[in-house]
Amino acid sequence: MATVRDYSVEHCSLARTLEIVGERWTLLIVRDAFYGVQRFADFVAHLRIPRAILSERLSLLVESGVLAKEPGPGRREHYTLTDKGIALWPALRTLIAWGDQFYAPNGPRRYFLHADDNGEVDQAGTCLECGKLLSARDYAAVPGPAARPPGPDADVVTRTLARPHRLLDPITG
Amino acid sequence: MATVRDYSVEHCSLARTLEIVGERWTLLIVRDAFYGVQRFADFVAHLRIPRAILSERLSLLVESGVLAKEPGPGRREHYTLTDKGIALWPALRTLIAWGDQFYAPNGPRRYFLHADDNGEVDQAGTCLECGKLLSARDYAAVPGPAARPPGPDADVVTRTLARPHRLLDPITG
DNA sequence: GCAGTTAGGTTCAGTTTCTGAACTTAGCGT
DNA sequence: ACGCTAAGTTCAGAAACTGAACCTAACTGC
Repeated sequence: MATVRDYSVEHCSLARTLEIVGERWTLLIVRDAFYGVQRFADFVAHLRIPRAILSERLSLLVESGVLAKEPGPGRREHYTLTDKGIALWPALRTLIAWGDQFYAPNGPRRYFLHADDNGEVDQAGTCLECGKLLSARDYAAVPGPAARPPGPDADVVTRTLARPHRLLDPITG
Repeated sequence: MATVRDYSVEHCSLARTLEIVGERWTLLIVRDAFYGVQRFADFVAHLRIPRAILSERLSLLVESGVLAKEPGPGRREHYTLTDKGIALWPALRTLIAWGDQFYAPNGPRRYFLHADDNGEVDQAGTCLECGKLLSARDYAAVPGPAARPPGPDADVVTRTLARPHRLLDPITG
């Protein structure tokens, strides 16, 4: 276990990337980490991912330097994105944008805007309002037209994201 | 078969995207399609992917509108990217860029430059040489510093990519 | 027009991976 | 010490992947 899956295809950079983040669930975990999810139980509750899989994926992500595992009080360790993990934001954003383009007829359920001025951000990561070049921490996830109000028994993450939330701001369960 | 895997996680656009292109091999197939691979046998030879998997993934990609299956002479059908498929280029490019950044200490094995003037291209897709905003068809895949010369028994795709090759230009086996 | 070749699959048995539920373990508050 | 909680581990059944062998519909050469 904890071995990385191997596309023997003469290692191009895409195969390398997919060996790290290409397995089922992995990119969703990373996305949740951008939302600010840090704790095991919160990943489980939000993604409804089997605990065994989450455990294995988190280990792989830590091992490959995308996440860091930091001890908390007691067993409450938390997982946070490293710089290498944060560097995945452009890739995540373009994948999300493709889904928005083709699978969100009523508009996206979530916008990613410049947290400071609510400006839209172009593909290069430049805020159309203020012209600044943004990094992941400058974005806010904001409910879009297709967002649905969270049910009464929704998990913390869903409830937190029902209102604008700056990326990488910890969501505490 | 041909059912799409389901992340029941309240369908955000990333989950939707991953349901289409998130399975093992799928993005490598799409990348090869950008290189100009169109035929079943060429995908098999270049990716060394099991034929059963390739068959299933191609069906899924056609079904979801990323590829189109076009009849050729006899059984030589070819698969080509649709506009929806071509729209995946920015996502593919950012994923490749991440791999280049962290897993290519001696430089990438492949650059993606503006085919007309060999200019580098920024994250937004603007050529730094001529300033034009490029689409996938304007790029050329060019061997980088870490490229290795193809062996004598290399497949057509590897041999074709050993010299600059414009994206989406068909590679004929 | 028939035999051989080629391309694009399908089938199948063995292996790996995923899933969901139940169980374990370590620290914390009282 | 007692139970609670958070973070895993274990396990059996289901699904997906793998590699090799097989199949079949066009073409090709004769």
